[in-house]
Amino acid sequence: MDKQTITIYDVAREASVSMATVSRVVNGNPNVKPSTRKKVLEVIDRLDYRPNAVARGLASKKTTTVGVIIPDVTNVFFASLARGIDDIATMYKYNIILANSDQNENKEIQVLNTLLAKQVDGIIYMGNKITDELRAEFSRSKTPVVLAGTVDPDQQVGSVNIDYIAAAENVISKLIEGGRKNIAFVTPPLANPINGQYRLKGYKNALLSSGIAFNEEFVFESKAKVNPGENMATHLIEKGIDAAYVTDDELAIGLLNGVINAGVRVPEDFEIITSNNSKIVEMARPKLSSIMLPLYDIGAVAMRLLTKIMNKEEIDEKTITLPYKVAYRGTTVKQED
Amino acid sequence: MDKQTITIYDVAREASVSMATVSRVVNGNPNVKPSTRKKVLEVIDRLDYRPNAVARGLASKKTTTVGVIIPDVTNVFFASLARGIDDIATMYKYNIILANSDQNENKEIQVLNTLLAKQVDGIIYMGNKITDELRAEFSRSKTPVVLAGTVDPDQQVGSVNIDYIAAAENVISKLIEGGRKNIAFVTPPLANPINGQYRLKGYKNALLSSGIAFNEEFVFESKAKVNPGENMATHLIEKGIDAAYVTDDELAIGLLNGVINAGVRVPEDFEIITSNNSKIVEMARPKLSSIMLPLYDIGAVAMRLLTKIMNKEEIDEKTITLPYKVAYRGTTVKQED
DNA sequence: TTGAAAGCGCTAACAG
DNA sequence: CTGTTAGCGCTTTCAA
Repeated sequence: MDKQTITIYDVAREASVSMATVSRVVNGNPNVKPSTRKKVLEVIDRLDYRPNAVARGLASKKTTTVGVIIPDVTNVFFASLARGIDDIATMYKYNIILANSDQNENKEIQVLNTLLAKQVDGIIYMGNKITDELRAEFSRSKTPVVLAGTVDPDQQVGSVNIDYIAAAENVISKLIEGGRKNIAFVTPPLANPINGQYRLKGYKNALLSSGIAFNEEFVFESKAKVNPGENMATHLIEKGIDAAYVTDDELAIGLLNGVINAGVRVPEDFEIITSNNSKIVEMARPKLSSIMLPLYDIGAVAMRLLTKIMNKEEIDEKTITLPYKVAYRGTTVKQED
Repeated sequence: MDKQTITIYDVAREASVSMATVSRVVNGNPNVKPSTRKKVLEVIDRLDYRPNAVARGLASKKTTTVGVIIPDVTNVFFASLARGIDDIATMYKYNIILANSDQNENKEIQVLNTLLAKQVDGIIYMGNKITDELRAEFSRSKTPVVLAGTVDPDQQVGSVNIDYIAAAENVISKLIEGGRKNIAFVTPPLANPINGQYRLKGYKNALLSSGIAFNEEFVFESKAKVNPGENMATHLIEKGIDAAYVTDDELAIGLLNGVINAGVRVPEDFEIITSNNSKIVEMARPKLSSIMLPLYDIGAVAMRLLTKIMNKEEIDEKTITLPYKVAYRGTTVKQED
C-alpha cells in the first residue's frame, strides 16, 4: 500500500482540535492560543505533515506560482533575466513555471493558455513582438502580466526596460566622436521593436546629430548566434565598415572573432560595442565593450512589480525604465567613460 | 465585478447534460455519444470554458507538472539540460517548475519540500553531490526522482549521464600520445563526484597507462567562472604545464584567454580540451576542443525516463549512460578523431 | 451512454 | 480563541 498521505484532518484529530485551528497555525494566524499552537506544531512535526498546496490553491484561489514565458533558457540574455525573476519570486514565496516559447506565436498562445489553466497568480513575459492575439489574451484574463526586457508600444501591461534609444544613441555618438564614420548596425531580426524601432532610432539619431547620412546598407540583420556573426565579418570589412554597434552579445562575439580572423585589428581599425553585457562579454578577447543592461535587475524588478500587482498594491508607474551604464573594454578605443 | 469564472457546471447546464458528461468529453473519454460530444464541445467553445487544472489536480491527484532543481539557470551547461527537459516535458503535456538551488544544501532541501507540497508528479534534479539528507528526502516521498547530468554513487534513483571516466581517459591519452607530459587537471570543486571521482579517475588512468606519475600539484581547483580561469593561466605556465584537461567550459575559455594573453601559443605550446561542448566552445578563438557531452539529450532522456516512471511503465535500466564523441577543434594539435 | 453523488485537502466565513 | 460548515472545480465510482 501507499504510505497514507496525512491530511490536516489527521493532525486535527491527533491534536484534539478542529481542522480550522490547524489551518490557522499552518497559516500563521495570530488568533491561536500559544499552548494550542505548540501542541499542533508538535503533532505536525511528529506526523511529518505537509500542507497540500493544490488543495490550498483550490480553496484560496491562489497558487503562489507565476508563469514565466521565455524564448529560450539557453540564451544567456534571457537566462539572466530568469534568474532575477526566480530569486525575487522565491523571496516572496512564489514558484515559477518556466516555459520556452522559441518566440513562436502559436507556442506562446498555447503556453499562455496552459499557464492560465494552471491558475498561475501572474505571468512574466519575455519575448519579441507582442502580437495582437497575444495582447488580446492578456487583457481577456484578469491574471496580471508584466513584460521583462520586452517592450509593448501600447503599454497596456507592466514592463521593465531601459531607455534603449538613448543608450544606443549614446554609445554610437561616442564612436563618431572617436572618428568613426562607417558604423554598422548589426542585429537579430528587426521585427523585435527593441531593435527595429528603439535601438535603430538611437543609431539614426546619433548619425543625424553628426550630420552623417543614414545608409541602409550598413544595417545587418542576422540570427542571434555566434557563427552568423563570424561569417558576416568579411562582408562588413569589404564594405569599409570601421565600427559596429551590435544588439546581441552572441552575434557580437562572433563578429569580433571573425574580424580578428580576417586580420583586422580591434579596436585600432575596427571597434565593436554590444548591448547586453551578459557574461559573454568577458569570454571575448579582447573583452567586449558594452551597454550595461542590468539583466538580473530587469528580471528582479519585473517580478517585484508583479508581486505588487498581484497584491493589489498601489503602483505609481507600471512602465519602469531602469538606469544603465556603459562599460568600455577592449573592443573600443575609448576605455573609460 | 470580476468576470465570473465559468466552470464545468455552467457548461453542463448550458448543454443540458451532467457535469460528468462534460468531464468525459474534456478528458477524451470515448464513452460519449458523438452528438452529445459535439453539443458539449460547442458550449465549451461558446462559453470559452477552460478547465481548472488545480481542481483537476486535487481530484485526480496528478498535477502534470514536474519540479526541476537546477543549480543556476544562468549556467549554460545546466540551461542546456533544462531546455531538453522542458521540450520533452511539453511533448508529454507536463510543465516544469524551475527552482534555482545554487548547489546550496539548505536551499535544495527547502526547494524540494515546496515542490512536494505543490504535489509535482516527479522531480528532475541537477546538481552536485547528493547529500545524505537529500537522499533521505528522495526516498521518503513516493514522488519519482531522476538525476540529469548528476551522479549518485548509490544509484538509488534514476539518472542519465555519460561515462565520464572513459571520456576523460580517452582525451587525456590522446594528449599524451601527442607528446604532452605535463597535463593539468583543471576543475571546479572536486566535491562533485563527477569531477572528484569520475573524471579525475580517468585522468589518473590515462597517466598510469602511459607510465606518467600522478602529480597532485597539477590538479587545479577553482570556481566555474571565466575570470578565475584567466587568472590561473600564468600560474600553470610557471609550473611548466603544456596541456590542460578542463571540466568546465567557462573555466576553459578563461584559461585559454589567459594563456594566450601570456604570449603562449595555443595549441602549439599549450593544448586545452574541455568537457561540456556547450555553446561557449565556439565563442572561443581558437574554438575549444571538447568532449561532446550531449547536453540537450541528457535532459531530454532524463525527462523521458521520468515520464515512464510516473506512468509506472517497465524500466529496463534506470541508470542510463549515453554515448559521447570528441570534437577536436582549434585548441588541440590533433584536429580530427 | 449518462447521471448522481461522494470526495480530493484545504480556506474562510460565521457563530459562539 | 476555537469549532462548524460550506464550498473551491473537478474526477470517479456506482447505478441506471
